[in-house]
Amino acid sequence: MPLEEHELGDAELEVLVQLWDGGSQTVREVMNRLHRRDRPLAYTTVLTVLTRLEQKGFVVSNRSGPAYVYRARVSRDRIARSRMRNVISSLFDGAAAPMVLQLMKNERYTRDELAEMRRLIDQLDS
Amino acid sequence: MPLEEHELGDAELEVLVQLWDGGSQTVREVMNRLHRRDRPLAYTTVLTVLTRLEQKGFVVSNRSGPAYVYRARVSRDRIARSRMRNVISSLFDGAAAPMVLQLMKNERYTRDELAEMRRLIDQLDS
DNA sequence: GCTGGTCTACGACAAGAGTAGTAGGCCCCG
DNA sequence: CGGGGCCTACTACTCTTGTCGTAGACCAGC
Repeated sequence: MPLEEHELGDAELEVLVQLWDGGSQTVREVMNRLHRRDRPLAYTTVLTVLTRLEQKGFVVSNRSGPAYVYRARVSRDRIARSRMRNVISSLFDGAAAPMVLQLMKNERYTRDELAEMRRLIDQLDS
Repeated sequence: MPLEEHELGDAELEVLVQLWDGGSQTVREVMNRLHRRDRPLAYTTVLTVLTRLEQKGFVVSNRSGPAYVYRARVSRDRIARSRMRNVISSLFDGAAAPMVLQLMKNERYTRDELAEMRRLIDQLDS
């Protein structure tokens, strides 16, 4: 986890996502993934972002062969949770339920997804 | 709605929240509300933030009496939705359901809240 | 009519984040 | 052995955002 209270910028998060999705990678591999996702960034830009992520404690690197390999040090769930909490506290007065409700109303779900939610609710209810 | 694709910073959102919660207000009133919420900001800071919010199209002002009165021009729901979508697309691959599920797992809910969710799900299911 | 308080307009400044160029080291291939 | 690539370290520049200070206009009361 990040030692200090550092924030993640949008570009930083995008890079982090590549590490979650593709596992440990070198700068070049991350860059290639981003290119494939229509996000062309210069090699050095990716390097800079990864360096900053490491300074902030979100990733670690270790030299292996010719280049450093970077690995995420925080889980996607953790970041997701913190982002959601942020929305809850800034826009829903700290109450999670209203956010869930609005989220259910605003977006579309398949029957299966609804069924899964129902199942989870039943489980939480006991 | 914001004409261009402008973003809202944290401080800007906090100010906007005061307008949603307290209705149209002058700079001083917004400042006072923030002070009461343990968020002491200089008068001119609040003024600056409101000015920027107006430039971005999130609020409008009209002179009434000695000072300008500011009014929110976007709804809280709209901003909330956009924030949630942002989390969905950056962290949940664009799928809302997983976010709902994680949100249900991560936070705690009262029986009543769970019941309300169930009701909404039933309604969405038809 | 001067003084004090209030209001807005501007200017400022630091920090953070996005993006990238350059320099210098290392290694492999021809 | 010399050239071309690839890698990292630095430096840099711009924008946005958070936070204020100062200056000048206005008004109300002493």
